[in-house]
Parts: sequence; structure tokens; C-alpha cells
Amino acid sequence: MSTTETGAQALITRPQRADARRNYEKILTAARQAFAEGGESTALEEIARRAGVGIGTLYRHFPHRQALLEALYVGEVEEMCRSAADLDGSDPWEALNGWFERFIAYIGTKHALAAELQNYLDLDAPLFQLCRTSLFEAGEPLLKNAQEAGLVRPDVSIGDVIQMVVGIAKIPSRDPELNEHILRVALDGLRYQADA
Amino acid sequence: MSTTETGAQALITRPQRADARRNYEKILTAARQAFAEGGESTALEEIARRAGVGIGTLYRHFPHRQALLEALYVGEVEEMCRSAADLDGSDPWEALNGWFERFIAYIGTKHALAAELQNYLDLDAPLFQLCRTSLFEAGEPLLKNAQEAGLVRPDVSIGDVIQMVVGIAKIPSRDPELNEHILRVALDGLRYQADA
DNA sequence: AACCATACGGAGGCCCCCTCCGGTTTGTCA
DNA sequence: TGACAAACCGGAGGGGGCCTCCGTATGGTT
Repeated sequence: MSTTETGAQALITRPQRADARRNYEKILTAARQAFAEGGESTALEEIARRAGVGIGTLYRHFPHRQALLEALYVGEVEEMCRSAADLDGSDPWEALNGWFERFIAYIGTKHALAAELQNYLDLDAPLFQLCRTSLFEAGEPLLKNAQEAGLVRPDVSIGDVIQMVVGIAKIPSRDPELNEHILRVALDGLRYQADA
Repeated sequence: MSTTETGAQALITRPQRADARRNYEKILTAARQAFAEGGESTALEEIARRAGVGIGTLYRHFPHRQALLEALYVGEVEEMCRSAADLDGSDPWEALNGWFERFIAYIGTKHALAAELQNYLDLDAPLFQLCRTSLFEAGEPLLKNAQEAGLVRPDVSIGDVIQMVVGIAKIPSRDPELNEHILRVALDGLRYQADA
């Protein structure tokens, strides 16, 4: 969207010519929209049609289905990273909680994308590694603050916690409150002290 | 496998003629094997080939891909239900923990199946409802014991906990220990008391 | 043994992913 | 502005997977 490219964005190269750039964006927008609506398995032909573009054009920009999914996915991750910075500064426990609540709400609508990507990509594909790194770096300060304040047990890493939250975020359920309740319980595990 | 049909098994009707019953089992076995190996998206033609059966025969027994997946899925759920009964009687917290550790280990290899099923079925399809009910009934006593012993907070239901554990079990990761660690942290949330 | 219901098997239709290549547009340089 | 090369567009068609249809074979019964 902007000219500043952070982390994982760099993996995705954008086209040069004016019409190509236009089409690239149109396809991305149409794809985002289609995935938000239909959920799973939208045909690429359908996305091309929505974007007002031929199927050949779509494949010029995204050599395979996977490439299109990746581009969308990176966008989502960036979004999550940005929102971590917003929360820095407030009460450590609340900040951590708040970030993960956004996770739940945001990811809630997009399992399909992530699930489909995992069918194509190996878990340690460069894309995933970079996204993980970005997310970890974004969340690290939040967790560290809470740990230094003695609010969170020291034997968990940001990686553990994020994996846990993402797992919970992906629980399919039409009742968002249920997932939030589960999240709260699981996060309470972060401040459980075995001393008692 | 046996003549006693528990809960969800009843949803699945078995064929009558001897050759048909033989083929039915051969297909199920081949499918289980194929899914255990390949993971995602094994072609039905491939499964039929493995079972030494024509594609038409496969479709006679399982009118669509979804039906075959359902049959496999029910088997897995039954397995989990059975294993809950084994654990009843031991220390309440250990029993609960033990059951969920088996979840992690067992489900770990089978996300593909569940994920694919969710693409076809609505969450409140009869099959899922029945499976949920079975699982809940199996786990209920374990949770109740732990709650009555004061080891687990009272504001969680077996449904909450199972959803949480399944979510964690589905976290893709090549390191089983990581998922077990995450599970322990999340389960500690069950015995967190806000009083402190 | 003869008959019928049931079951088998594979050719083929449809849809989706992706490739290929002839025609068109864009940006540049004189 | 005009013309050229590079970049881009678009859709026909190949390939594979899911599923249907129907002629043939087999199991069970009289």
C-alpha cells in the first residue's frame, strides 16, 4: 500500500508498468474480497473475473495459486505486527491480552487462507519463517514487559504463546465469545505459579 | 469393527452382501493408510487402486469424498472416547492431563482429515454434533472430578476445554514436545485462581 | 439350476489449475 | 509526435480430480 516495506513485504516483488501495477492491485483486492466472502477454495477464474482481468493476466502476476495466497497472507501478518506497536506502553498484562484478543478477532475470519497455504508450503518455507520472525519480533516486547513485571511465568517464549493463541484463534466456532473465553483461560496459564 | 455400535457409529450404515462388506473394509483400510502417509488430499482413484477396487465401487459405498472422510473421522472420535474410560479412577488432575496428552499425540497426525471435513460440512452438521456429544460425555467425568476436588476452576465447561485442546493439537509443528509444552501452559490456566 | 436383487468397474462429463502464444498496450527515444 | 521494443493481456486448451451412468458380473434364495 505504501512505499515503506517492512519485513516480509520484501519477499513480494511488484510489477513495473502502470497497467500491470493497476491490475496487480485489482487482483489482490478481488482476491481479498472473494476470500472474505466465500471462505474456502475460490476459483482463480472467479477472482480474475471479479477483477475484470483475464485468467492469463492473473497468472502473469501470480505464477500459481500459492503465490496469490502468499501475497494475501503477508498482508495479514503485517497488519498484526503493526497492531502490536499500538499497544506498547499500557499496562503490561493488558497490552499482551489486548494484542491476542485482536489476533482472535482478526484471524477468526481467515483460517481458510492459512490452512490452504499449509497444504502447499512446508512449515519452514522462507515465507513462513519470515512471517514468524516478524510476528515474534513484534510480540517480544509485550511479553518481556509482562515477564519483567512478574505477571507472566518465565518459562514461556513468545513463540510458544503465539502458537498457542493462533491455535485457539483457528478453532472453528460461530460464537466469537466462546473463543475469547477459551483464550482468557489459556492466557491465565501464563500467570499460573506452581508454588500454590 | 465389532458388532457393538456406540454413539456416532450408528450414523454409518454398512452394506449387506458379503463381497460388498469385504470391499467396504478394504476401502476404509486403504483410505486410513493413504491418509496416514500422504497427509493432505489423496485422490480417491488412488485409494480405490490401493484397495484393489474400481472407482465405481468406491462411490457406491461412499457417495462422495466427504462420506469417506466422515467414516474415517467417526473412527478416530470413537478411539478418543474409549481412551477416556481407561483413565477414570486415577488422580483427577493426572487423568485429565493424561487424556489431553493423548489427544495431542493422536490428533497430531490427523489434522488433514479434520481440516478437509470442515470445508465440506457445516459446524452443526449432525455428524459433528454427534461426535461432539460423544466426546463431551466421555470427558465430562474427568473434568467434573477435577473440579470437585478443587483442582480446576469452576467456570469452564468440558466443551471449552476440549475445544482449547483440539485447537492446540492442531498447531502444525514438527516438534511434538513444543505442542506438549503449550498444552501444559494452557491447562495450567484451568487451575489459575484470580484470588492471588 | 435358475432367477433377481445387489454389487462391480471403467468410460466419460464437468470443473478447476495452469500453460502457451498471438495480439495489444505502454514507455522511451529521436 | 511517431515509431519501436519490451512488457503485458487474454483465452483456448491440456491435464487431473471428483463424480455419474450403465452394461456386466456375482451372491443369495427358491
